[in-house]
Amino acid sequence: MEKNIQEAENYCQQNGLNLTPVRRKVLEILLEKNTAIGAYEILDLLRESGFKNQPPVAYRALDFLVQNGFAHKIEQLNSFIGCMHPGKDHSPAFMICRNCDSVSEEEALTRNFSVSQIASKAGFTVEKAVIEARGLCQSCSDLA
Amino acid sequence: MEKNIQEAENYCQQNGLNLTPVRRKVLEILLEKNTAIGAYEILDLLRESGFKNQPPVAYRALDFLVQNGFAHKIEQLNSFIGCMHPGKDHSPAFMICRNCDSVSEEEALTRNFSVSQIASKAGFTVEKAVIEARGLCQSCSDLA
DNA sequence: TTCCTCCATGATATAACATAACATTCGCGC
DNA sequence: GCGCGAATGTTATGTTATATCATGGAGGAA
Repeated sequence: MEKNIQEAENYCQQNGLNLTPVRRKVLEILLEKNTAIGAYEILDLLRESGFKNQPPVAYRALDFLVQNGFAHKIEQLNSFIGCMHPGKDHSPAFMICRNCDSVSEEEALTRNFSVSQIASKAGFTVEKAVIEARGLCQSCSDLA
Repeated sequence: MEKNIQEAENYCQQNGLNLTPVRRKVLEILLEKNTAIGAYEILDLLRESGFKNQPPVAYRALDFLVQNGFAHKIEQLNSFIGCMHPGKDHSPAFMICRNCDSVSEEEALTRNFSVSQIASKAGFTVEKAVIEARGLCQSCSDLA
């Protein structure tokens, strides 16, 4: 975990990114809990550590972390989780347990995988899958 | 579209479900727009048609529709879209265009598919994919 | 140095999304 | 008629997220 922070710091140095105190603290928070947590819970923890606690503080830090691959947003929970392999180009698939709220990040290879395959590899029983891609549709691509 | 409403009505009859006026109206709204719309926009449209317009009105109808496969929630947009093949057991994948906001529902077969395959079939260029499964993790299954 | 610019943060306010909780109505079987 | 359950009405509030403008601080150019 301390190791992850170190890696993040190195990665930022090498890429001209600024891992400021708030951003670093939010990353620590995310990695300590290893489950998904909401922005306002993060805000509380920030306050406990002496940071300012207005919503934008948390959201800005989270934006930075998500943007740069240090965290992911779990859309179904409106919450955030630290990334297990930052920097690397990857397409994550999350397994969210409805019973214990644990969230595990699996790698969804780009080609020929299925959610159920990923899940069964992780011993996870899927009840509902959300698959949403963002990008450009045919006609908007044509216009470009 | 009128056809879809008919089908919904039949399906409800056969399955002991109650497609009440509000629920029906919300389904109509969803099918007319064929893009994702938010609960509060639906609420406005309901008011225009003489329905009550407190939030619970829309959310309850949406719950019913989602629950019974007549609509889906698009998590990334906090909005809702009518389902193109209600009743049938299916696992949808949504392609959301960042330019024109169109949302298309594709079928994600349960086995051996990939988001990029589905996307390219639909002429869609994926920039970011969200894959989230809800269910039971290994240890919670073991306890059961 | 002085000034400018860029980036990050501080601070206030409000928007957007969603649900809790309790009251009321209505159809249906007894 | 009475009780019950399902749906709706109503009020209030909780939760998540962003817009906007002000402030501060590091680094470069004149």
